Amino acid sequence: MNQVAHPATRIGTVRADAARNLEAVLTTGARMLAADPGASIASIAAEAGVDRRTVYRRFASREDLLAAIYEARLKAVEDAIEDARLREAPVAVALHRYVENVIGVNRTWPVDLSRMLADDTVRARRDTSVREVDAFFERAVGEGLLRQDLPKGWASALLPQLMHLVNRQLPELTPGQAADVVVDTLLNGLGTP
Amino acid sequence: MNQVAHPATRIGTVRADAARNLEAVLTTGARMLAADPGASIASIAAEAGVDRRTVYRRFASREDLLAAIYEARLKAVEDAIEDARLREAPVAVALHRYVENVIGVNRTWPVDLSRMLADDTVRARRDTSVREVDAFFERAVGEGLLRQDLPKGWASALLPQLMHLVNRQLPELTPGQAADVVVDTLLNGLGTP
DNA sequence: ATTAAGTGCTACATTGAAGTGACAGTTAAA
DNA sequence: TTTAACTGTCACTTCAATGTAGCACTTAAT
Repeated sequence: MNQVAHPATRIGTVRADAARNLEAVLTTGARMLAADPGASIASIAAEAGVDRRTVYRRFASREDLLAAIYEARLKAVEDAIEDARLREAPVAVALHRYVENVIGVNRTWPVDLSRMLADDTVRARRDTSVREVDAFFERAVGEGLLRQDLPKGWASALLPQLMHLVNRQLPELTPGQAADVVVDTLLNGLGTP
Repeated sequence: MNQVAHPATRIGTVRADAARNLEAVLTTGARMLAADPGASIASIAAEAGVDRRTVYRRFASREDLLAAIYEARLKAVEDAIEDARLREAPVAVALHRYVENVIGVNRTWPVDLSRMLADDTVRARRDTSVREVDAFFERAVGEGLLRQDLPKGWASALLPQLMHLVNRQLPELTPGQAADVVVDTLLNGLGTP
């Protein structure tokens, strides 16, 4: 793992593409930080096939790299919400589409936002997304899709866990199939009818 | 937070009880490490009202402290399983009792075991508990409590998440009430019947 | 061919946490 | 009262990770 790179190895991979390197650092960083929040810049850089120094050329500090990763996830979630049309589409349709979208987001950006809530801008954007989903759940209750005798916040707390769990437990499923499992579990549970 | 302790402050709290200090370090450590796996020994000691040096007198290293905490959780889970009589009691009864017990365990020892699976002894004990619960789920399917068209490992992966979630989301519930919510969600989901 | 952008590599300073040692003071038990 | 068990405090050492500097090299664009 910490083996010294052969001098000739780098030739050919150098400057493959600056943009590709940037993306590799971000996605690899997201994956490694999700597995171990204390992962070092050096280990992330190595895993991304990039020198540690290169990371510091793009990001002023570790904090900056984390911010960029969280930003990427935040944006992806916002896109997922918008695409699902949570306010207009039929609740059953919107739910499935939202779940499928976020499952995809979780595969590329599995990082946990909760550790980044110190930043006010991040918190505000995150709260906006949360409110959007909460409003959708209210509509789902109103239209009879969800029970109304649920503890406050229970549904909106459970769903993210299910979406995270399905990626960890059933990674071989397509996002669509994974969404089937999540929605079925959310609505019907695992008990016999 | 890092304020210098007043000389007179320690008088009266010193040597209240060695055993109490030990327990405080363990439970406080469990709580803080669950919130932030990178929490320093110094911060844990401070939160537990104990000097950093005292921690090192009980535990040879940080690794040792973690091992003690994981050991405590492991033991508590094993007790929870035994108390629930997963092999003999009626499935519905055993499930509820197991859930209620583990919810209690999670409140005192919320640490995530998955980061400690390097140790072979820990892994073996943990696997034994997991197998016990898996066997129970098979029995539950056989007796018609759970559906049989579920993805492999889905139920046994979902239940721990639910038990963890209910503690984070509904901490004001008693363990019994929390177990009601978890079991109901597991079996029936959140959709209208 | 020349220039600009980007990268790898070696080396260095800084910082925070881990871990140890030694000493003084307190409390409970003898 | 004396002793043994703990604890707090100050003072280190060690180490890993962060963050910087400078140089040589490669590639794409002009």
